[in-house]
Amino acid sequence: MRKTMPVYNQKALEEKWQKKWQEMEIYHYDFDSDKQPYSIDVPPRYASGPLHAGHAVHYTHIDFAARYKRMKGYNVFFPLCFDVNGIPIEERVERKLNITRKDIDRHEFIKLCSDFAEKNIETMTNQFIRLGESMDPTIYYQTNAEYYRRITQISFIELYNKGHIYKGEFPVNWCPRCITAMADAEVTYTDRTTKLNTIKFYFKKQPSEQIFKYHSIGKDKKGAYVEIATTRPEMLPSCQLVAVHPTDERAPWLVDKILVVPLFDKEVKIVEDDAVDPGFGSGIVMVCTVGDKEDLNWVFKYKLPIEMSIDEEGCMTEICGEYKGMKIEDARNAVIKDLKKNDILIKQEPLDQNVGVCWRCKTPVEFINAEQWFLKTTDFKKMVLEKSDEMNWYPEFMKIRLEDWVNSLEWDWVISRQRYFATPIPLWECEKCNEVVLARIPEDCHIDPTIDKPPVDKCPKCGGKLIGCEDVFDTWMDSSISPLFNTFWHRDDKKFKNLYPMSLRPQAHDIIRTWAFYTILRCSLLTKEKPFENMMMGGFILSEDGTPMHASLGNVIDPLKIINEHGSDAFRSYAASCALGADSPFRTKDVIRGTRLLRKIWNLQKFIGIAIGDTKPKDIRLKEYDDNDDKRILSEYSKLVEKCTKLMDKFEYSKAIKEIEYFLWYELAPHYIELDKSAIYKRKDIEGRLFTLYHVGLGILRLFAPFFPHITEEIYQKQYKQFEKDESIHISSWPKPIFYDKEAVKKGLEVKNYTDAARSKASAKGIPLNAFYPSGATYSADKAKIDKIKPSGLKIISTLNYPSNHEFIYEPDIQQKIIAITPVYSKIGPLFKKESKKIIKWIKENQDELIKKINENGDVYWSDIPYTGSKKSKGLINEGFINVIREAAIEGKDGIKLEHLYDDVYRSIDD
RNA sequence: GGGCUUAUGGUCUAGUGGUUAUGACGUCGCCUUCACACGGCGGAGGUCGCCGGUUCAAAUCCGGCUAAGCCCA
Repeated sequence: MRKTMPVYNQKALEEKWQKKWQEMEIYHYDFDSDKQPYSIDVPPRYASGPLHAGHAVHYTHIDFAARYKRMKGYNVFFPLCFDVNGIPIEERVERKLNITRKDIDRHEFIKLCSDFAEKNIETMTNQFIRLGESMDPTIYYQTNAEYYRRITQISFIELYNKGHIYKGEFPVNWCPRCITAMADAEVTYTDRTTKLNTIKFYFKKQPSEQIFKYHSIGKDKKGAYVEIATTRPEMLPSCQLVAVHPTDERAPWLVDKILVVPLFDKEVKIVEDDAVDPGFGSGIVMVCTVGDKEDLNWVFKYKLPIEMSIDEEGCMTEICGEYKGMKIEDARNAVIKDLKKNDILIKQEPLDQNVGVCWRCKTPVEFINAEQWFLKTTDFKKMVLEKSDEMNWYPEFMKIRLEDWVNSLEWDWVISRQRYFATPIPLWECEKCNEVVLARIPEDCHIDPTIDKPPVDKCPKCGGKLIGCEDVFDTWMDSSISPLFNTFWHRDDKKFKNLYPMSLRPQAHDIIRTWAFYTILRCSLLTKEKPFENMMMGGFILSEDGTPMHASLGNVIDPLKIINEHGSDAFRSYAASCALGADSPFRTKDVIRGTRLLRKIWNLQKFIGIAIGDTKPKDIRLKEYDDNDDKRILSEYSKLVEKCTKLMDKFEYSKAIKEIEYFLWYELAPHYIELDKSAIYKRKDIEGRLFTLYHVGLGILRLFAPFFPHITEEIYQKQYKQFEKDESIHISSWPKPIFYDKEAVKKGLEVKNYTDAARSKASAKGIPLNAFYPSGATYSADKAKIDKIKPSGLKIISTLNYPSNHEFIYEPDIQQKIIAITPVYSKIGPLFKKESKKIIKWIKENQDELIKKINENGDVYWSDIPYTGSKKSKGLINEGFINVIREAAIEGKDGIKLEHLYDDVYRSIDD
C-alpha cells in the first residue's frame, strides 16, 4: 500500500494550482482546433472599482459553464475582458481629485481616467485568478483600447450608412452634474420627500362671482385667483399652460380663461385634459417646458414652445429674469421667498415623490433641448422580439422582461454624450451647411475627430470648414457590440463564421433593458442574425442582511477576504448554491458548509487512494460480475451522472451540486465504503471493489471539478493522474454513465435500509458502532427480503461487527401480526371520486374487522366495504388499494432466541 | 400605478396534485469509529404569508389581498 496524500491544506494547494494553471495554459482557446467552439460573451467587467462578492458569484457561475463545456469536449472561448469607457469612471476620478472635467485639459483628463481604470483592471485580474476563474488572457480585450473602439466606430458608420442614425433636436434626459445627455435606460428613480407649494395664479379678467363657491378658487385684495400646487416653483418662467380635468365641476368655468403667472407676469390659458389627476393638489396643474415626462407629452400634444428655464449646467436661463444664473435649488428657494413676500404662497406641505435621477451620480435629471445623435430603435421593436424568441432564455421568464421593455419603448436611443472618456463619434460636420463627413472604413478607424484630420479638406458640398465631432458615444455603444468584437467581425471572416452567433450570453437581470436589448438590436441590425444561442440570467447577490449589495449602500463584501479566510473552492461552493435568476443572500455559514464538504471529499478520496495503491485496478466484466453492492453503487453513480449532465446543460448548478453532494455524503461515504472497508483492509476479493472505487472516485471528482477546480486538481494529480492520460482534470472528459442494473439497485437498497436501521438501533441503545454486537442471527418471515440481503451477509457482519457466524434466516413461522390497514389515496381517489372520503373514513374506523378478514382470507374485496357500489376486484391488497402494516410478534416463538428480528429492525419496505 | 419574481421549523432552502413536507445551519441528547469528532446516530422545532375557488385530494393549480426584491412609469 502506498503513502496517503499529504496533509490537507486548501490554501496552499489553491495558490499552487492558480500558479501552475497559468504555466500550463490549459484554458486557451485553440484557433486551429477542429473541436466545436463554445463561445461565451463574458460581461466585460466595468473598471470603476474592484469586484464584490456579487460580481464574484456571477463570474463563478460563468466559470462553471466554461469548465463544464471544456470537459464536454468543446473548444471554449472564454475571454478575460474589461469595460473601460464612460461616465462612472469619469465621475470617480472627478470625485477623487475634487475637480470637474472642465477644469483641466481634455486629453489630460482622459489620461487620468485611463490610469484609474488600469489600476482597477490589475486588481480585478488578480481577483479573477484568486477566484479560480478559467478565463483566457490570450483573447483579452478592453473596451477603451484602439482595437476595440475602432469596431465601435465601424459599427456606427455601418449603421449610419444603413440610415439608422440621425441627428435631432429633442428634449433629452440630462444630468446637470455630469453635464451630458443620457438615455432613458440610464435614468433611475428614487424616493424623496419634497415640498408641495400651493401658489395663487390670478385671473387676467375678473371671473363670474359664481366661481367662488368652488374649492381652490379664491380672491383677495389683488383679485381672483386659482390655487395651483407645484413642487417646482422655479419652473414658473417656462409655464405654458394650465390644465384641469374635463369632468372637474370647475372646468366649465375655467376653460379658456387666462391666468397670469406670478412673479413673471406671463399670460397662460386654461385647457381641459384628461391626463390631469383631479385628486392631486388642487386638481389644477401648470404645464412647464419641461419639468417632467408628463410635461413633455403635453408639449407634443399642444405643440408648446420649448422655452427652457434651466440650462445644461443646471443654472437658470435668460427667461428667468432676476433668477438667471442661479442653481436650481437656489432658484427654487429664492422664488419661494419672493412668493411668500408677495403673499402668493398659500401653503407648503411635505410630499413623497419619486424622481428620476442620474443612475451614476444620483443628481435629479432635467430635460434639456439639445442636438443629439440617435439610433433608431422604435422601428425595430418587432425584429428585437423575433431575435429574442430565437434564443433560449435561462430562466425562461426573464424573456418577458425584455419583451415588456421593448413594447414600452417610445423614444429612439440617444447615443451621443457630452463627455470625454469614451469612444469618439467618428465624423466631422460642416461649419456652414452641417454636412456630415464620416470616417472611412477601415483606414480611418480608429480616429479621434477632435485631433485627427477629416478624410477631405473641406465640405464636399459647400466647401466650408469641417469641425470634428466633440461628442462621444454612450458607453453601451461599446459594450453592445461585444459579440462582434469577440467573433472577429470586420477582421477575420473565417473566424467570424465559426464563432458567430456566440453560444452563451451570461449577464445579470438588471441590465436586460440595456446590455441585452442594445446588443440584440445592434448585432441583429449589422449581421441580420441573433447574437447568441443562449441567455443565462443571473440573480442578485444580497448582503447578509438581505439588502442588495451595492457600493453605494456600503454593504459590499470583499470576496478576497472570504477567500483568504475559507478558500476559493469554499466560496465557489456558496456560488454554486445560488439558483440561476434568483436573488440570494450571501451567507458566510454557507461558505463554511463548503469547507466541510471539501474536507469530506478530501478524506474520502484519501481512503480511495489508500485502497487503490500504486496499480490501476483491472477492468472487470460487469455483466458477469456478481457483487451486488458494487453493482448498486455503480448504478446509482450512473444515475447521478445522467441527472447532473441534464442539470448542467440547463445551467442548474445549485441542483446539480446538491445531487453530487448527496451521493458523496449519504450514499458513497457512509454506506458503500463502510460495507467495503474490512475487505479492503484485508485485501481479500477486492478486484471488483477497487474497480468500482476507482471509477466512482474519479467520476465524482470530475463531477465536482467545474465547481471546485483546486481541490479536484490536487487529488487528481496526486492519485489518479499516474493512471490517466490527461494532464489536468479540467481538460479530462465529463463522465458518462457506465452501468445500470435495476435489480441490483433494489437489492442494494434493501441492504442499505437494513444496515442503516441496525446502526441507528445500536446508536439508540448507546452502543458504539465499533463495539462487538453479539447477534446470532437475523430472521425474517419475508423470504424476498432475506434473499436480497443474504448475498451481502459477510459485509454486513463486518460492518455491524456481528459474530462471524451470524446467519440470515428465512423463518416462515415467525408470527407476523397485522397492526394496521392504510388506504392508498392515489388509488382510491381517482376511482371513487366523491365517495372516496366515506370509504377512506370507513377503512380507518373498521381496522379490526378488516384485519380479521385478511387473516382469514388473505385479502379483502370491495364487497367487504360499504359505499363502493358494485366494483369488482382481485383483492385490495393485491391491487394496491390498501397497504398492510405488519409487526413481527415475538410471543409465539419461545423456542428461538431472536437476536435480530428483521421485520422489527426495518419494517416498511417500499418495492 | 404597471410588469416580473419570491413568500415553507429560529435562519436559509428542496419540493408542479396523492395525505407522516426535503435538506442545511443553529439547538438539545448519545457515541473518540482503524478516510473524516471540521465525524456519526438520534430528538425537539412547521396551522407551507392571508382569504376565497377548482378537485375525491392543494405547499403545489386559479383568483384576490398582504409583504419583500428587481425592472419600469
